[in-house]
Amino acid sequence: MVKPTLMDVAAAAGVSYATADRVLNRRGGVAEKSVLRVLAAIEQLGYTRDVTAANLARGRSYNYAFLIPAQAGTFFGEMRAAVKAEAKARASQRINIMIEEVPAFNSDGLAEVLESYIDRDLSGICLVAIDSPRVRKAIQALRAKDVFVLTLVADTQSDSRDAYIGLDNLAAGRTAGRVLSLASRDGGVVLPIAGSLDATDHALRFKGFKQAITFDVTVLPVIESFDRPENVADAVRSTLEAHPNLTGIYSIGSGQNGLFAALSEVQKSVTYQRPVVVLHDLVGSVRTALTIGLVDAVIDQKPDQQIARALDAMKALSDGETLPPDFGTIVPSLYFQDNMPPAPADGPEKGPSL
Amino acid sequence: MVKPTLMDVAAAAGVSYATADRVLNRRGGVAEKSVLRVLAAIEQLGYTRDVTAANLARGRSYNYAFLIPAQAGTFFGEMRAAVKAEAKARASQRINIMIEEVPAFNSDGLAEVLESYIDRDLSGICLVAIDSPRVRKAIQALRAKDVFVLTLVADTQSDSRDAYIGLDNLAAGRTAGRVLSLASRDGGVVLPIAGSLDATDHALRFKGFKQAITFDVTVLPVIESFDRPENVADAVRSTLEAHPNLTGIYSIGSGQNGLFAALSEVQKSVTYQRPVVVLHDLVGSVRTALTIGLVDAVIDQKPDQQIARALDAMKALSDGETLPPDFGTIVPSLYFQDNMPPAPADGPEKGPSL
DNA sequence: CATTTTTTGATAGACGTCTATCATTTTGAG
DNA sequence: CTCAAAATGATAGACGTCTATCAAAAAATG
Repeated sequence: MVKPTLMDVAAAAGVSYATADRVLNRRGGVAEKSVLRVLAAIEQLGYTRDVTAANLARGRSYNYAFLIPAQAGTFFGEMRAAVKAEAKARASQRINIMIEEVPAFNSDGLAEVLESYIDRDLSGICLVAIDSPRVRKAIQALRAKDVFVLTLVADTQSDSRDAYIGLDNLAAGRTAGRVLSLASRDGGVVLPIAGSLDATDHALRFKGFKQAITFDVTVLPVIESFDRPENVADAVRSTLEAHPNLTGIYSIGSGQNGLFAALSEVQKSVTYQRPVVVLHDLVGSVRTALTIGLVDAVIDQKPDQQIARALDAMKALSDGETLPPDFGTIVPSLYFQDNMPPAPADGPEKGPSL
Repeated sequence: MVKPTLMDVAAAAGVSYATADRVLNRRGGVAEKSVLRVLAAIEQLGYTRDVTAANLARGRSYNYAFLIPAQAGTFFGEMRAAVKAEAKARASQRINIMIEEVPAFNSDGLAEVLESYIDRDLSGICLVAIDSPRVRKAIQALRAKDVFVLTLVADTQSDSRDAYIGLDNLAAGRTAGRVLSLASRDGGVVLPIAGSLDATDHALRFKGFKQAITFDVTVLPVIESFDRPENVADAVRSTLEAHPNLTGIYSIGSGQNGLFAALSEVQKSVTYQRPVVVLHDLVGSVRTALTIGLVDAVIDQKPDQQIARALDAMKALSDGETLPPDFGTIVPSLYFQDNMPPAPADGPEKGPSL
């Protein structure tokens, strides 16, 4: 009942360990019939290689790097924390993870860091892509050196990386639309605020949003805030003035502080019911706003899950597996005050025990 | 830059490998000052034990068992599939997982299976608890043999098992209440249907539901269906007759087919807007109902995540770690048509390659 | 049949750790 | 200082696999 070893396989196949090993590791120079017998034995015994022992013998360890934009207090902050947590958790399994801060919104800065990684002994690298010729070239150079390249959150051209892990933005937008439609069942007016529709993620969210809006709900023209809090606040204020009957707001991008400011003004004057507010990413201030009921629903892209998924993907690729088609698709989560996950804490402590 | 080994630690501490080992594994018989030097070296080098090598040397493997109720086509079916998937994925890491079917709703049947596991060499066992003296006794017997016992989905007394992994039912109910409140903003009438309020999970969901309902929404008396489809169908039909203005239905338990039957009748007669329907567990027929728009929102308890969590918990316990307080709490997920996760498929194939 | 080529067997040393044993050194008590 | 007790060092064999090497056997070639 114990797990069979390659020795057992060899014995069952009636060959030597060496031959079984040659088959398993495709070293060649084995007669057809022996190959078959070994494979049959593997099949019959249900043998699976003990990967940990194999890695030990090979002296192999997995080195991965994560390039996370330096942008404090945002979604990327959570992401960094998640990477750190995973790094700690997997340290004892021969998985080494490096975290590097890269300047935000700066393709040359990103490219520079990428280029600096070309000669480190890496198995995989994970980055939030900013498309530019230089970045693309750096990625190609890495892949040419057998480094797996995954994009996270933001993608490049799909043929220039090995996988993309990121939110299904269309689904996210549709979810937002669904919530606001439900909340405006007898007709209503809703306001979408995006950062910029030139950003593909925002554009996709907006598209999904419109898809899910039911016919009797009016969607006001989308406002582009360029993620500046003042712009968001102004937009909300002036819209509320023009449409006192506003039933919903969908904040597609960032600049949430402006949103909160404008909303708390409304909350004080109780003359009308405040619109239902849906926004993105359950981070710091958003969490607070949801808790105190300043906003109603948050669509989250689960940074921790994305990191875990990315690592699983890189490990699988390193082990020569292929990823299922939509492995990287992150389904948006919808959180109310009521089903908010606990704020991320540090993982379980462990001493150097047993 | 390579990962330090215990040899390196010993060298840095100026002691022999044997002494370093004695400290690391708490074998005793080491002078205080040596202990300190070794610990300092561990700290300074950032040494972490290579657990895989340690397990290899110890000949240790983790044997876990999952007892899943035999109930085809339900939530537990998904759960079984998830266990199978995890079993495959972790087979190469010295983790062996056995799945056993146990009769549903049968405490003696469960106890019998538990008793039969007393002499197998297990590190942990995971079960959907049905409380009974015999079951409790069997659990105690297992724990006395250093088997970790986790309850899944349904709990026993909290002091008689090592951890409970399960849905936060109160949060689930609140989430449902929130959705129906949102959808009934200008007042409305909602109907809760439970299986039985004697079941703690249903009672908790109902409690949370009432908490989250806003003041201007009327909650009809809860109907207990005992999870029989006919009862559910009858309840829905008669309530719709009595309250043509019904705005929402919350189906707390099972018997969903009756719900679907009654709803599709309503859908045909388009005289009024059908109530918003919230129910539990994204399985088979529920998935279909959500896709075609027969129901609006599904609260899911993520069986796959529960299994993964349970395994992580058992592994952590086996490794002598302690679990953070609410490690087992599963936050309910809310799915609309728009953010439904893909149906569970089989994991990535891998040959006996490299 | 002799010779080359292909296939197989046997085995050693490594990977990082565990466990155990035995010898040696250091320490503390009397 | 003596002697026992405590602490330390050195080392070997194991875990399951990888890689490499050398010799032996089997098969194919002429």
